[in-house]
Amino acid sequence: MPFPETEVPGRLQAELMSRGLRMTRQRRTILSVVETAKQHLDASQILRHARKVDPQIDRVTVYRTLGLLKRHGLIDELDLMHMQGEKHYYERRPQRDHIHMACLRCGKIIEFESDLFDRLKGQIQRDCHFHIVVTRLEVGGYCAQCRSQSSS
Amino acid sequence: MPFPETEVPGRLQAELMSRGLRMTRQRRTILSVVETAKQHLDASQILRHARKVDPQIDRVTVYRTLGLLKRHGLIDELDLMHMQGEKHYYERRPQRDHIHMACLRCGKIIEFESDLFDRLKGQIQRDCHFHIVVTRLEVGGYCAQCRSQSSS
DNA sequence: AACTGTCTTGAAACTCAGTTTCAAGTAACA
DNA sequence: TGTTACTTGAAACTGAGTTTCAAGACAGTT
Repeated sequence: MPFPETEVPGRLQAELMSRGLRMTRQRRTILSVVETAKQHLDASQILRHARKVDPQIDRVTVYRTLGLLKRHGLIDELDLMHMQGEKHYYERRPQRDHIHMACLRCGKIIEFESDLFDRLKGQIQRDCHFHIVVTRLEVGGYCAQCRSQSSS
Repeated sequence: MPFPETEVPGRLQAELMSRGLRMTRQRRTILSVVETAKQHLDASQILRHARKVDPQIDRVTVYRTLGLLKRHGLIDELDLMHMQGEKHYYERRPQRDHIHMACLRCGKIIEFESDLFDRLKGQIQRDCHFHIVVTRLEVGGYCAQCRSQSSS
């Protein structure tokens, strides 16, 4: 992910173990794939990466592990404006929420943190008496490069 | 939808026709279902409603018409935090964007307009030189009622 | 009002992401 | 080392959405 990774590797594993969850070879592999990903991966990409380490790992195990991480709030599920099919993408839950911008022309994903976004979440909690567990702000449009290019 | 509908019925149809698109019996039916919906409907619910008027209408026609409306920016597609399966929900594109809050306990969907949200979009366009076409802000959490109830 | 070209429809078959089931395997604890 | 409950893999399944293509129909023209 574009944002600097200040977290120690193995953080997801430590989190799951501190919650009393069983640590298997397959889970360790999948967690490390998610943790070291350089971009947003979908389930089948995570499977592919995991199989480089452990070739007989199955896709159900990937789905089950992603479900586990989601339920524990350790990863976030993204749609990225469903630009190609209906698959979901995953990223480790960041310290601070950010916005995902998807360029409808080149497909690039830009991440953006904003005080206004933090304040908006505060307003929602206060004005609506709504306890926020997870937020997802996705924006589709055209990035600076694509705007300045006339064609191709 | 909770927000007051100040638009005239038939607006979607007029919009499509003004764009030179062919108006068929099936499209008219589907447009009126979307336009008069009292809550967010998914494709199969739209099909069910449309079949009350035109029993031999097919689900592919619903999907194709929803695709058409999306491409023309006349409706927005929502995930509503994928609370039940991976289906999508639709609503006529409003004059002013709003936030969808989904209660993870009772399933209620709350809509909320906010100046801060409008300002955030302005900031994104300015600071990131990103031309926004569509936004989707979905929030999952617990609504006021569910928070105040201790159980069930 | 009939003609005609193009767009739209319906039905079936298909794709793809994700889930369920259940027997076999294994982590963690005694 | 043994036990037990949890996890895994493989196959079958589900459900949303798409593709294909022949038949149908909208809308402009004569």
